[in-house]
Amino acid sequence: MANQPATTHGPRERILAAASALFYRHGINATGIGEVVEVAGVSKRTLYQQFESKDELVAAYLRRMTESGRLLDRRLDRTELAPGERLVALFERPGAAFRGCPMHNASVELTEPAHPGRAVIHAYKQGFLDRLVDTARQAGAADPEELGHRLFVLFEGATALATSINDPAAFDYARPAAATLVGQALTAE
Amino acid sequence: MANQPATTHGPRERILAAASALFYRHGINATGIGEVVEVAGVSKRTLYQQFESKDELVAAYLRRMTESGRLLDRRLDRTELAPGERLVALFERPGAAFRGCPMHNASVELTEPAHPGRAVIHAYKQGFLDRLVDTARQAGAADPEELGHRLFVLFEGATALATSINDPAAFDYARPAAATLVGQALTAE
DNA sequence: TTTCTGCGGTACCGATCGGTTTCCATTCGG
DNA sequence: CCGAATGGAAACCGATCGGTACCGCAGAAA
Repeated sequence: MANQPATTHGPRERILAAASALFYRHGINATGIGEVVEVAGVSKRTLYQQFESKDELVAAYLRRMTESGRLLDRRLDRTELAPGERLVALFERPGAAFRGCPMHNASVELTEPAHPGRAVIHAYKQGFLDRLVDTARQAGAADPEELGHRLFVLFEGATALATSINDPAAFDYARPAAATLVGQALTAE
Repeated sequence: MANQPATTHGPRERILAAASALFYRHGINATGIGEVVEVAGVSKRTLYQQFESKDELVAAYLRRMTESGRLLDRRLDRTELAPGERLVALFERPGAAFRGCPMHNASVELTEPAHPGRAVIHAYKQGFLDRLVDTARQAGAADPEELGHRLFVLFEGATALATSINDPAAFDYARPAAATLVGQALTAE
C-alpha cells in the first residue's frame, strides 16, 4: 500500500525531476504548476498531495539540488587530487546546459524573505563555504578562512557571469585567478 | 504642447522611476503593471502609450540603469585615484539597499532568449569589461586583457554572493583578492 | 466661453495563475 | 468477485496577469 519507497520512480520523484528541470531552465516564477504536472505525467491532485504548495515544491527542489550531487561543488571531493589542486579544479568549465547556480538563481527570484526556500539556499552556501575553508586548511593555507572566502566569491562570480553573458568562458578566467590566490596563500608565511 | 522634454518629471520619467525601484527590489516577473502605475501615479493608458509592452518597459529600465550612473562601476571613474587603486576601490562595500547587479538579476529572470532586455544586458557587461581592461592597461598591467577579465569575474562574484547570502561582506573578501590579482599583474614582467 | 487634448480612474477583456474538487478507470488485497 | 484505495483527466474556483476601451476632468488655445 501507499507511498513508494521514494528510491524508485514513484510520482513524487517524477514530479521533483520535472520541476527541477523546468525551474532551472526557465526560472521558478516563470514555471507554472500546470507545466510541471504535464511534464511529470502526473495530475495536479497527485502533486498537491505530495507537496503542500508551490513554495514547498520549490523548497524541495532546492533541497534536492543540495543533496543529490549534481552541483559543481562535487569537484571538491576528488580525492585523487591534492587539496590545493582541488581548489583550482573546482573552476573547470561546466557542461553546455549550464545556467548558473540554482541556489543563487532562486535567491534572485524569491524576494519574499519568508519563503521556505531561503533557508535551504543559506544552508547550502554556508556548507559550501565550510568545505572550501576546510580544503584550504588541508592544503596548508596560511589563513584558510580568508582563502576559502576569497575562492567562494570567485566561484560565485564564475557561475554568475556565465549566466549573465551566457558563456562559460568566465571559468577560464577564474581558474588562473584561483591558482594565483591559492599560490599566494600557500607561500605566505 | 504635448510630450514633456523628458528631462523634467513628465509621466515617462515617473513611470521609469517607479518601475526601476519595483523591478530591482521585488524582481521583474514578480512586479505587475498594476503595481507600477499605482506607484507612478499614472494610468495604464499613459503607460502603454509611452511603452509598447511590459517587455519594452523592462528594456527601458535596463537602459536607464546603464546610462544614468547608479551602478557600482561608477567607481572606475574616480580620477583622483591611480588606475591600480581604482581597480581595488571598485570593491568597496555598496550601500544597505543593495540587492545585486540589476543586469545580472534580469538575466536570471528573463530566460526568453528573444527578450529585448537581453541585448541591453549584454552590451552593459561588455562595456564594463572594456573599461576594466582599459583601466588595467592604464595601470600598466602585463596582460591587461587577462587582469580585466579576472577582476570582472571577481566583481560579479561579490555582487552575486552579496545577493545569495544577503550580506555585503562578500565585498570585504573580494577587495583583498582583487589587490592580490592586481599586484601580481603589475609585478609580472 | 468653447473646443480640443492629455491624462487619471476604472471597468473590462481573455488568458493564466495556484489550488480544489469531482469523476472514473485501474489495481490489488481478501 | 468484490470493495477500497490510487491516481489521471478535467472541470472549476477566485485572483491576478498584460493589455484595451471608455468616461470625465483638467488646462491651454482660440
